[in-house]
Parts: sequence; structure tokens; C-alpha cells
Amino acid sequence: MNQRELQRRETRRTLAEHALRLFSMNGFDETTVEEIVAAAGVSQRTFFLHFATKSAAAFPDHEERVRDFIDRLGDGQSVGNPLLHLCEVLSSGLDTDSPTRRTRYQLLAQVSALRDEDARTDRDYEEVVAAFLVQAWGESTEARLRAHAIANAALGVCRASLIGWGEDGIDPREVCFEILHRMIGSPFDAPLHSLQ
Amino acid sequence: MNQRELQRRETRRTLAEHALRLFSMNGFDETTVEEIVAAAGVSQRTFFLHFATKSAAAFPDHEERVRDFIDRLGDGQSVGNPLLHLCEVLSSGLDTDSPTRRTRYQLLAQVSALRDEDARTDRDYEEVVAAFLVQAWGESTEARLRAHAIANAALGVCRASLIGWGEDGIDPREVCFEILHRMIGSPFDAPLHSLQ
DNA sequence: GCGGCTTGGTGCACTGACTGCAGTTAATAC
DNA sequence: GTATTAACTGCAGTCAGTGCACCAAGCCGC
Repeated sequence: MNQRELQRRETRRTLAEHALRLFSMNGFDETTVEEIVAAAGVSQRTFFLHFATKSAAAFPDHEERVRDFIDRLGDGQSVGNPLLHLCEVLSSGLDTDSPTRRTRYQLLAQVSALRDEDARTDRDYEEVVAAFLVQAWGESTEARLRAHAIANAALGVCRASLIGWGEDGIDPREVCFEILHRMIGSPFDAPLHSLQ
Repeated sequence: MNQRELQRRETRRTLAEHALRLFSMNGFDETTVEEIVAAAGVSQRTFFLHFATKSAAAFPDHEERVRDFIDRLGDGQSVGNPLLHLCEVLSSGLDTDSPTRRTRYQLLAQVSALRDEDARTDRDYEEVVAAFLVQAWGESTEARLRAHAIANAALGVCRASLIGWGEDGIDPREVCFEILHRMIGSPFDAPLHSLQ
């Protein structure tokens, strides 16, 4: 890791930190990008060099997490039961360690612009999950559609669990795993009628 | 229906019509609100009197459809199997008659701003579905969380089915019902462990 | 160590979505 | 017939986000 990269990460981290702080302190709509960059001591232009939108600053580690998720998911052909594997990987990925993450999901429960952003980030996961399932099932228009539908459903459960964590403090992992497992772990043991 | 109301609806309809036409003709980002209002022959201010955002103009009948959905869903205590009922109401609600709706979902497959808007509209349905399930199951923090998780999942399946319709022309109703039924129709026959 | 290249950050002017407010006009209520 | 209401308008303003030319400091080959 060279010095440039270090500096870049530091700037990004600082921006995200101040953004989250100001969002939870003063509210999302009440916080302007100008205020964030003033607090972080960089120019407005730099903010948009790091984050595509104001709300994206609330999810600074998104790309990294998606990469990590892809790694943990592995490829669809080398796992025994793909849907069961998916349940496990998805629910175990909901880490509840960091207070920053908690803050973020508390905010999410209140701020609709951030729920929008959250739904947007889920679309990246959707692509990954769908690709994984298609890999497991074999490529076909129907398989793709089913994969997207199931991916959407599974991520919806995770999202609700995380927002529930923010609102009520319920550990998202258990509830997420149980529901996912019931929904997609066993119902699809029997092959889908037109699928293979 | 008085004349004012008629006029109002007409303006709204015209705006939505021109918006959708311009979006699919020239692209969403390439279309400005100024162009839409010029085509519709009203002022810019009027546009935002009818639609909260530019993308909302692509879903002009949203509120009406939500009201209709609430009616068809009924209340959670008076139906035999709430989850099965939900599957039926959700999948039968995906009407594929109108060419306008088809256009909209074709657009949706391509334009991320509209997928954002679509996800946003789904949140209204999420509230309705969650309320219905909580009504059926009885109020508790766990029930609420489960209800939201299942609502999210179910709507995710519908969304994916509709986008699949736009992209590949697959009739969303069958696939949606089958997946929904497998996912939430039977797995929850056995009571959820901490749910009475 | 030095010159050339690269790259993270800056300044500025601009676009376009959206808002607040103070009108106007025409339908409706009384 | 008059008072009220509600759809619509005009305008000035805010703020997110972009394109572009630019600086400065790190990096790389010599």
C-alpha cells in the first residue's frame, strides 16, 4: 500500500465519518454536502470524487463488502445445496459488532433517502446472488428469472432484519437465518417444475 | 366527480403520458422536467404539484393501486390462511393488460433511477402487507419483524417477476405465484418457533 | 537527485431537480 | 351574487451533482 492510496483511504474515511455524524446529529435532509466537506476539511469536489451521491457516504464500505460477499459465497457449482449455502452466507454476513454499523441502521429506520440508498446497494448483491444461483442451476431465461426473484426475496429478509436491528435491537442473524431457511432452504428441495 | 377533479386528473394523466413517452423515447436522464411540462403544456410548478419527483411520474397510478391492494387483501383475521391469501392477492395483482404498464417495466429494466423509484413504491406495499400479517399473527416485536421480512421477500419476488416481464416477456403471474407459494405458502404452516 | 508522468485533490462555472411564496383565475358553496 | 376554495402559475432561490482546466505531490526510470 503506497502513500497515495493511504491518503486516499484516509480522506474517504474522514468524509464518511463526518457524514454519518452529521446525519445522525442534525438529520439527513438538514445536512448539506457543504457542511460535510467543511467538517472534513476538503473541497466539495473531492466529496463527489469519493461518493457518487450524498447518501452513498453512509455506506462507505459497500464495494468492499460486496467483494467479501462474493468470496464467501464461492461458486454455485462447487457447493452441495446452493440455497442452503446462500442462507448461511447471507445470515452470517450480518455482523453486529461495529457501533458505526448500528448507528447506520438506526438512521436507516428513520431516513427514507437512506433506505433508498440501502435498497440500491442491495441491487449489487442481487446481481451476485442471481449469478451464483444461475451458475448452480444452469443458464436459462426461467432460471435467471427465478434466481432474481429468490435473490430479491432473500435480500429483502436481510434488509428487514437489519432495519429491525436498528429499530428494536433484535439480533438480525438468528431471525434472518430462520426465515431464510424456511423460505428458501427447503421449499426448493423439490425441483422447480420447469427447471431441469 | 366535479369539474375541478376532472381537470386535475386530466392534467395528471397528460403529464404522466408525456413523461413516459419522453423517457422511453429519449432516455430518463436525457429528459428534463422542463421538456415534459413543455410537451404537456403546463408550468414546471404544476408538475411538482402532481408528482413529488421526476421519477414518480412513471408511476402515476401508484396510490390508487395501493388502495386497491388494501381492499383486495382484506383484513388479516378474517382469512383462513393469511400467507396463502397473500400469495394469491399479490400474484393476481400483477396485471399484464395495459401496454403502458409493459412500457414502464421495460424501461425499469434499463433505468436505475426508475428501479429506485419502484423499490420506493414497494415500501408502501411493504407497510400494508406487514400490517396485514401482524393483524393475523397478533402484535409483538418479533411478529412485526417477521412480517416485515416476509413482506420484503414477497414483494421482491413480485418486483423481479415484473422486471422479468419487461425484459423477457415472461408472464409474471405464474412464476410469481409458484415461487411465492413455495416460499411462504407452506413453509410457515408449522408455526414460527417463538410465534405462539 | 532529476525530469516526466500519474493521480488525488481543487476552483469554478454550470445544469437541473425541487421548494417557498405570493399571486391569478375559474369552479363551487352558500 | 358574493365568498371561498383549489388548480395552476411565475419567480427567485437552494442544493446535489458534473465537466473541465488546473495544481501539487508522489512515483518511476534514469
